[in-house]
Amino acid sequence: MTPVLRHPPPLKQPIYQRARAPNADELENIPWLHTLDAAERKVAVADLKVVRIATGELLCRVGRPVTYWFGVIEGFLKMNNDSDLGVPIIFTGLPPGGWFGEGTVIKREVYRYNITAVRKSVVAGLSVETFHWLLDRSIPFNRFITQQLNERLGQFIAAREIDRMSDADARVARSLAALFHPVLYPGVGGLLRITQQELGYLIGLSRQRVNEALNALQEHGLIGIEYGGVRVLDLEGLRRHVQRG
DNA sequence: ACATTAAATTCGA
DNA sequence: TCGAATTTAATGT
Repeated sequence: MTPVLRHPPPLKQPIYQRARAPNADELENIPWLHTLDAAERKVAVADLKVVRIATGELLCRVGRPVTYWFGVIEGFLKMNNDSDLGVPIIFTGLPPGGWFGEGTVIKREVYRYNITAVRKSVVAGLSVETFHWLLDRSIPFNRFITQQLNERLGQFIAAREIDRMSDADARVARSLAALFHPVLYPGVGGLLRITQQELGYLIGLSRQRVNEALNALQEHGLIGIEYGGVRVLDLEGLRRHVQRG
């Protein structure tokens, strides 16, 4: 039976044409902004652009020149680098508060990842010029970036470990812990808005198996399952959760 | 795969 | 603009 294809997505206005200035609420959700002094913040705010991204829409593609440093304000994005080889090599979720691409922005290279919205999201962008301007003068900003890079390194190492684990419950637990990482993703705060379907996609398990694993983790009192999301009750416990009882 | 339930959207005043 | 009705999405098994 030939699969029924969904309608092709309507031709979208390019993302940069849909960008607008951020509102106060959105600025609230940009963690590094609060570390800047008044003058720097003014420059940053003037440069920041915000755009709504529909589910499945591509924010940036491998190989395109870098124009912005991006951060998630709302929603959920995924990052992968599977453009030319069939298998995704790294596959990370980006919850609100997560900023990414600093590595490539610093080197003024081309993007090395595809970033797509797992559901409709609001994304902020800071231009490369302003990024470097801040990098050249603000120590708190540099501190944020350094921390970001360091944490990302830890994420990559953790991702390799998770990939090697055979126990599905443990994989789900560790992946949740990674998504909740408070330093890298300060915006999540207790409740992770992600469906079990999305988690399955992210972790590489069926939705059914994710559901089982989540229920097991709930039994252990590590998380609470909610409609359309997961509440993390014991982040340390999740991180340490290695095998089923 | 299917049944159940929550949320989002539509519609009529 | 309110809320009931309908549709869509998420969950649990």
